[in-house]
Amino acid sequence: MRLAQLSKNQREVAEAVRIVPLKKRVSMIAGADVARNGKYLFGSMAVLSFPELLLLDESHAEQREPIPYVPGFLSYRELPVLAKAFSRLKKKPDLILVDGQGIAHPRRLGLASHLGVVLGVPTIGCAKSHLYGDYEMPEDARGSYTFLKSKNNRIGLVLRTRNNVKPLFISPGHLIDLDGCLCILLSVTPRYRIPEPIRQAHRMAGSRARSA
DNA sequence: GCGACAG
DNA sequence: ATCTTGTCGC
Repeated sequence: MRLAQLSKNQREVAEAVRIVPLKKRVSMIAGADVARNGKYLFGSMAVLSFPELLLLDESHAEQREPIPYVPGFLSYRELPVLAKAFSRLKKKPDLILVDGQGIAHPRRLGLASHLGVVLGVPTIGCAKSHLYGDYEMPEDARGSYTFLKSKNNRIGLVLRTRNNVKPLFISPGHLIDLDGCLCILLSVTPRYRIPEPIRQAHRMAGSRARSA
């Protein structure tokens, strides 16, 4: 599979991405993450109540890695195992927090956006580092943020979730907008740098990958 | 040609 | 992503 072909596919799928205000009231938020062990990928989803953040459900899946990691094409590697994990959830979340970018992507189709379109569920991309877009570093205090921009458009946020700790790169995935992301993020990040739903999914995927 | 480059 | 103990700071 050539990257030029995948790029074309990304541009097509990206046309289905909808950046609009959240519709439903949110009562369940899932975190999604993938861990690796050799040639296998382990995907986990943790569903937490909102705003209480208590674990309500979890699901897991594993599969051989489709393609190696290539910056800009992460979804073709991690989306399959996450979609499989999602199908195994008993409780379907109102929103999914994904470890990666949303529309803050060269072709507006980061993992969170791609997963959102495929599942038809609202998603937010929560990346630990920068991939795409221009920005200024936000102040050091938790809650401080600046905008991620592309051609004079605001495509995401660079948000400090803890004092004096590297900021997160947040961008809408699908069926949500910037205000929605901002409204949700700090509430799901009460103690650590990483949003609680993603932290839990990260630990689940990691432990399963290690014991395989 | 050079630098940047989610996980 | 992953390899990994102690250590600095609130």
